[in-house]
Amino acid sequence: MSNEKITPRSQDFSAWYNEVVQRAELADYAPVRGCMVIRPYGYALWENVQKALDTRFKATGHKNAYFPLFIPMSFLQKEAQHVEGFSPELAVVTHGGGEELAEPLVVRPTSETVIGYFFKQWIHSYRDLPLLINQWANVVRWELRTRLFLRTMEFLWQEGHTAHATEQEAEEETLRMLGVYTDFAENEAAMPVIPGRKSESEKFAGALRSYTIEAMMGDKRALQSGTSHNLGQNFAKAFEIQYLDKRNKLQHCWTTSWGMSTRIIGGIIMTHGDDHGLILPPRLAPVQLVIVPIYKSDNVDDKTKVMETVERIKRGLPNVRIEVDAREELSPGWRFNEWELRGVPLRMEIGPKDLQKNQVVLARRDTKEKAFVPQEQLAQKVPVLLDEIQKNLFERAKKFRDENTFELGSYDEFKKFMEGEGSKGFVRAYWCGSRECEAKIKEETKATARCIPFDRDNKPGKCIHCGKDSKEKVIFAKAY
RNA sequence: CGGAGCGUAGCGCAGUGGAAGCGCGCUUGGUUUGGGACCAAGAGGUCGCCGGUUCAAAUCCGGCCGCUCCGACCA
Repeated sequence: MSNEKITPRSQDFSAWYNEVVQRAELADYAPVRGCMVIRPYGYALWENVQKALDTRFKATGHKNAYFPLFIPMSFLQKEAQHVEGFSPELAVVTHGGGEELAEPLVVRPTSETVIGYFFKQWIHSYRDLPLLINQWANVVRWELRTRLFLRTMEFLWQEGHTAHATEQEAEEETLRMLGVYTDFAENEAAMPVIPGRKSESEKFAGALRSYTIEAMMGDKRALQSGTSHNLGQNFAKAFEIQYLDKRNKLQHCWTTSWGMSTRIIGGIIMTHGDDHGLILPPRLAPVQLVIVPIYKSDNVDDKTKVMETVERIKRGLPNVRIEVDAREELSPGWRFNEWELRGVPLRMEIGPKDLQKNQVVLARRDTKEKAFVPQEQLAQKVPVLLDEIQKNLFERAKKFRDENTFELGSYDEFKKFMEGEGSKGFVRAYWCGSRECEAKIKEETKATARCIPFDRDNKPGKCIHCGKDSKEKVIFAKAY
């Protein structure tokens, strides 16, 4: 581990991100280009993400299952838009057991097709509906430009797949799960997000409508943090997912799919981190409180007393994820810096001086404030502080986003705003809805229509690009 | 996949044709410990890979691979 300071965010956000990911031991580069190793600390974070999401999926009636990694190429080809959208990024297996395969196998880029195949077999009657399935899996998309967590060729995610009797039920499900993502992002990851609908050109390949939650990162770029799709009857028709309704009439189902991936970890890093490194939201942090005992190792008396107190404090906080860093070969200062780099929300320092006063030092990672706290108050105070940190992270990220979201009067202003390498933030602007205007804006400014937010005034206006009447206000931004 | 930059010890780097180095980290011993401690002795390298030029290549030439950034494409 290098002793050097990390690159400041303001100097080079990308370099900062890469250094934080590796030095906080979240992930490493794999020998294969574009792939990554998720290290134990990063994986523990992912496991907490999984727990928080999985609980919500179960609470909304979904059941977990697992579908195969390999999908026959012909499955992908059954839905025209789907194959068109995904074919450039498919990994295809052509050989197995030393023989060329009769039909190439696709390594799943997503599982709509193979799950559709099974939905056809499992659904016969309206009584089988709704069918609510989720799977936790890895998927592969052949990416040309990769970044740890944000875009890797293989990534971990969950993909929900559901089938419904009516369009309305499918739409409700699609929005319900977007709501789950919003709730997760804001209340667990402390990431304020803008839920909304994707434009036609940004929607999922094969979907009727796509919804997204968009978040603003520390460099003011947008990150698509979760998506939910109403697939209409496209996949139901391609895979003949049909049911007999109450009047004994054969109907195609309406299906949905929705996903959140390890990319969210990148989002957490880029939303909260600072020049000292990572800052993890307490609810997801693998370690919520790190205790750094301080003593001279040759003073056995001090050492014993400090460690006894540490153990007692630990026992008094059974619901807090605690790590005790008693490495004697490292100075306290070194350990402070290390756990700050790794984003632990709360640090406790405890040494001989504290023992005399029956206190400890508590240091918050988010504000860097230090305070003396009587030991008998810890059981009450630590959970409160963790909640406060959780809340503060959300509030300050929200403030940052709102302060960097603008409404601009003219396209000239818009163009000027988007000029240059970096991003200056989000722009809320009217857009007529045409593919041409969207493409032009992208071409001329590098900004894309991130989403059409649900939360918007419905006053009509004029398209920022062509000036035509428009009802829809859109978030434009440069995105990851 | 196009443009640019970079590949030398775990990390950061120096080394422009003639003995592979520095700082940090690592190991051992000792002294230390409230914001990245100190002393001493050690370990650690096919200089990204392959080929070429040369008496001699980390260094020059060609090809390839990887990483980073910028574009085109995407969770």
